[in-house]
Amino acid sequence: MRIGQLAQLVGVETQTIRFYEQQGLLPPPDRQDNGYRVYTEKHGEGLAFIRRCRILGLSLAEIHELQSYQDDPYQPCTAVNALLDDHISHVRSQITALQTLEKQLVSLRASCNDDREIEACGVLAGISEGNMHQQ
Amino acid sequence: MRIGQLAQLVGVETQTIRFYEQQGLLPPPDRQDNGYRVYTEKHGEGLAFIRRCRILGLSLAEIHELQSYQDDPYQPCTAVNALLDDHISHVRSQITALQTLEKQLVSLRASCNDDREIEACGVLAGISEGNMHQQ
DNA sequence: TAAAACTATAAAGCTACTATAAGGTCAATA
DNA sequence: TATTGACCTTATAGTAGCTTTATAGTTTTA
Repeated sequence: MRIGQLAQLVGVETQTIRFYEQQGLLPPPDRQDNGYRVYTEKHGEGLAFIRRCRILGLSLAEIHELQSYQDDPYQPCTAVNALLDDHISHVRSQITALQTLEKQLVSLRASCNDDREIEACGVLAGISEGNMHQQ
Repeated sequence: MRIGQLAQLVGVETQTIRFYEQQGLLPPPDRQDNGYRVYTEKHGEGLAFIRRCRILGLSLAEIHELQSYQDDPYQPCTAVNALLDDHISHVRSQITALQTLEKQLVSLRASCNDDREIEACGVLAGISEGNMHQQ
């Protein structure tokens, strides 16, 4: 399988595949005589794994960590679970931060309407005065 | 006021101030004979405005837009309100995306415990098999 | 006087790609 | 056969919003 086929199979751009190889997330494949990369099903599985991790919001460094665990199949998987727990708490703190932010934005927005001039704009005044009373 | 004092006043690093100047968000201040930047209170207010916008999650481009409105005080402020409305809906969609993600992560985490070996790890299996059933 | 603390510029690094440039390879067509 | 088009190669730059590093000049302090 050449790079374009693999890309289409997994739904990624070819540059992304080369990028993952360069970052050490995908093993360098064999090459044809003309230098073209030749991929196997294994590569397809590896690439799909990476993409699913990315969809779950894991960083490339975290994916690299998971891969290193996979290379050691008889170790306990506590580290994998810990990595996921960390990621979950990270996502949760992002959510609460954004919810706080949303409240601030909505209250700021409520301080103005469209019938004013810039000079009297409640939104701009609110930002300028800095009454954002955050924690 | 020199750059270090301004930085301490607003709670930013000096490089950040130079960066904002370079990006056209802060007007270039006067210079001493030795080349040192000299700031006024106006600069302090401008910098504080930028920081509050950043805390509200606005991009530098959006801040630039707000500044251009401020330079035109007798225009109606509909554009300001529209910018904020856009930003609010952006934040909201981020929140719902993260909430969906959290559910996926929690259910993935529930598929494993710490008493297994990597080989039997429910988390890794879950990612590999790709049963992430997202829309 | 010499070190510490401050300032200056320019350039690279960070994340996870995406885009662009310049070129080599291959199969099919005119 | 020449050439077109689709594919492949590498290398480099761009994205956002800074942060870090390098190198050097200036001011303050001990």
